[in-house]
Order: sequence, then C-alpha cells, then structure tokens
Amino acid sequence: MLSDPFSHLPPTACRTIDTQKGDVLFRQDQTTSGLYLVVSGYVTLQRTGLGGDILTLHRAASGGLFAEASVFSATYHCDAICTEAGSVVKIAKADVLATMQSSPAFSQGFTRLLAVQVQQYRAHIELLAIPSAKERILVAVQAGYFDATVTELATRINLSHEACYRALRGLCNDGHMVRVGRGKYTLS
Amino acid sequence: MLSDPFSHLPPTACRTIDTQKGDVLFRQDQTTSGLYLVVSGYVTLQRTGLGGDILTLHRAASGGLFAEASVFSATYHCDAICTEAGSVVKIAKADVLATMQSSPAFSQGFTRLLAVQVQQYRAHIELLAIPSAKERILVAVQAGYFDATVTELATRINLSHEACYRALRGLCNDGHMVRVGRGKYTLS
DNA sequence: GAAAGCATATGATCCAGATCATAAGCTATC
DNA sequence: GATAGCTTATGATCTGGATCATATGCTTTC
Repeated sequence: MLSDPFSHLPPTACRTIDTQKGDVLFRQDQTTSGLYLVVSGYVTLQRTGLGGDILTLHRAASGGLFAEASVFSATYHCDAICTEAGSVVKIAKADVLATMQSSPAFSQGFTRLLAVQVQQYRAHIELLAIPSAKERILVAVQAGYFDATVTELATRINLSHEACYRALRGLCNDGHMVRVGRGKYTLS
Repeated sequence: MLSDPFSHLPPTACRTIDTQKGDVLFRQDQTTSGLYLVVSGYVTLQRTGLGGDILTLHRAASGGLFAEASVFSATYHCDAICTEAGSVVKIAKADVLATMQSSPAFSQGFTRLLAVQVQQYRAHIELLAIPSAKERILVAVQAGYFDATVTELATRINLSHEACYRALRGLCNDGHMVRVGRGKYTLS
C-alpha cells in the first residue's frame, strides 16, 4: 500500500489510522509528529481565516501524501480534516529524518514527492490567476479538481458557490460541459 | 556564497552566470539542465497565459533558490527572467542527483529547501484567497512581497496595477500605511 | 536635450462576481 | 416519518475591481 520510497522505512514508522468523516488529524500550530498518506477517503487541508472563513489549501485523495513539509517544521501550518471516512497511514517524523540519513534511495524518492508538490502548487497559483469564472472552472475540471461537491470545488478555486453553479450552467450552455445529474457535470 | 547543502556538491557542479536585466535563463518547456541560486539581482519566474498575460509565480532575490523541482522534471514549467542585473549560480541537475546518492547531509538539506518552498506556496495561495484588495495588499506587504515596483506587486497578487495604487492610497488614508515617496510606501 | 519607454497616479465607466434571499432535494438521525 | 443539516439551484441586487483614458515624472538612449 505504501508508495515507492516508504518501503525503505522501518515498519514501526508507520501506523494506520481509520478515519470518520469530520475527524481532525491535526490542527494548525500543533507540534508536528509526522506526515500522512491517504489510503482511502479524503483529507482536506484547510486554514481558518481571521474572519472565520475556511480556505482549502489542498485535498488529498487515495494515494495522496500530505504534510510532508512538517518533517522540517516544528508546527503544522494548517488543519487536516477528513471529509470522508477511510484510512490514512501516519509516518513518524523522526523515522523519516533517520531514514534520510541511511538510505539515499528513500531520500531521493521523498525529495521527488516534495518536488511534485511544488509543481502542483505552482499550477494551482496559475489556476487562481484566471480572471474569468467560467475559464477557471473549466481548467480546474480539466485538472481533475472536481472530485467532490460543487461547493467544495468553489472554495478551492476562490469562487462563491453561487458563481460556481452559474458558471457551470454557462459552460453547459456553451457546450463545453454537460450536466449529467444533480451536482454532476462532465466535460463534453 | 553557496548556502548550506550545496557545499557538498563537487565544485564543477556550479557555474556562476552574470546577468543583465531582461536576460532569460530558461523558458517554459525547455529541457531542464539544472537549478539556480540568486547571488545578486532579481529573477522572476513567470508563465505567459494563452491570452498573452504574464503571471508571476515567484520572485527570487539574493540567496533565493529556484527551479529546484527541475531536478525531477524533464522540462521547465515556467520562464525565468532577470528583472535586475546581478549574478546567479547554476547547479547542474546531474550533480544534484548524484550527490543525493552519496551525501545524506546534502539530501536532507536539499529536501528542506523544497519543504520551505512548499510552505511558501501554501502561504501564497492563502494570500490570494483574501477577497479585499486592501487587506490582500496589507498582508502582502507584511509578508515582504513589496520589494520592487507597485506594478510588479500587482501582478504577483492578482490585482490590476490601478486597483493596487488605489488600495495603497486607501491604506494610507486608513493610517495602515504611509506614502514615503513616489511609488514608496511603508507600514505605519 | 529630444525621444522613447516605463512606473506612477487618478478619474470615469462598466460588469462580473459577491452577497442576500429563497426553495427544493437528498441524507442522516432520533 | 419528522426534523435537522447539507448540497443544489436560481433570482435580485450591489459593489469592488477591471478596464479604458489621460497625464505626469523618472530613466535611458541616441
């Protein structure tokens, strides 16, 4: 189940955790203890703004890794909340650091994972720069962002959910997308 | 001059390049040959949208590293353009990969740099989610984004330069900032 | 020192998206 | 099966920022 580089870790480094919807894996400013790999279900990384508004930074699906940067950080920088039941593997920070010392293969694999993250974030910043709501949604859907609810998509791409619904309808009218059911849209 | 982890690289891995304003270090989709460290001057990482609009992804100042992810990528994902004369050190991709195999200290140092990048991008995404122009600028200035022109700041935080000037004036009226000269503003 | 090019402003207008309001459908729970 | 809470959906209104226009100041260059 563990992806590539993690096979180099000692078995004791990993702990499987079953999650329920709404479970909190960690909160912002908590002391870091490790990083996580999603086995099944979904985990949302979010920050709560001063005004109480929720910002989704990342949504990790099956196979997705998150909080990798926590290995080099004293505290978590956002909240990790399970939006759907499933399970995650928690990998102890100390073991990651130790294995980086002993295994070049692990080191390189782990670094590659971080590099992928960097590229994903860059792509996301680019997406957020698209001024038109319709275009932004179209690109987001093409990039596979639309894997849950419309409301969830909206918060990820800095749109109100109303604007998101309207833009989706517009894209359907334009023939770029097709409505295939309540809250279900696909590219045409 | 080289920061921490790069002292583990063979001397031949690094090449110093003097840059003039406007110099292009690499362009999107070019084959990757290495990563860069800014010694002096500024390098902007940008992508040109389909409509010809320029999006600034990152701005590397003295001591800043960029294109680290290129080590694991076949092509560059954006353009690197020098916005001010100075010099950069180019570090060969092959040497980075080789040294990761041989030196755990380098590996860990390099990975830490990527982890920092991840956190910076996360913070940037958070910044972009701030709806009000005035607030967004205030946070950006506090985060040290305003190190060049107003126009440059505007493109980095997804605002028109007009909106940026107006918001700066507004922040001065509110007493949050002070205009200290033509195009110069500081926090009060 | 004239001309070109860019950053700095600021005013006027317009519109896309935020916000507010409303309602219906689906799910879970007691 | 009633209630609560959520997502979906759409209409009405309002506003903040984009866009367009204009002008001035600073640098660079020939």
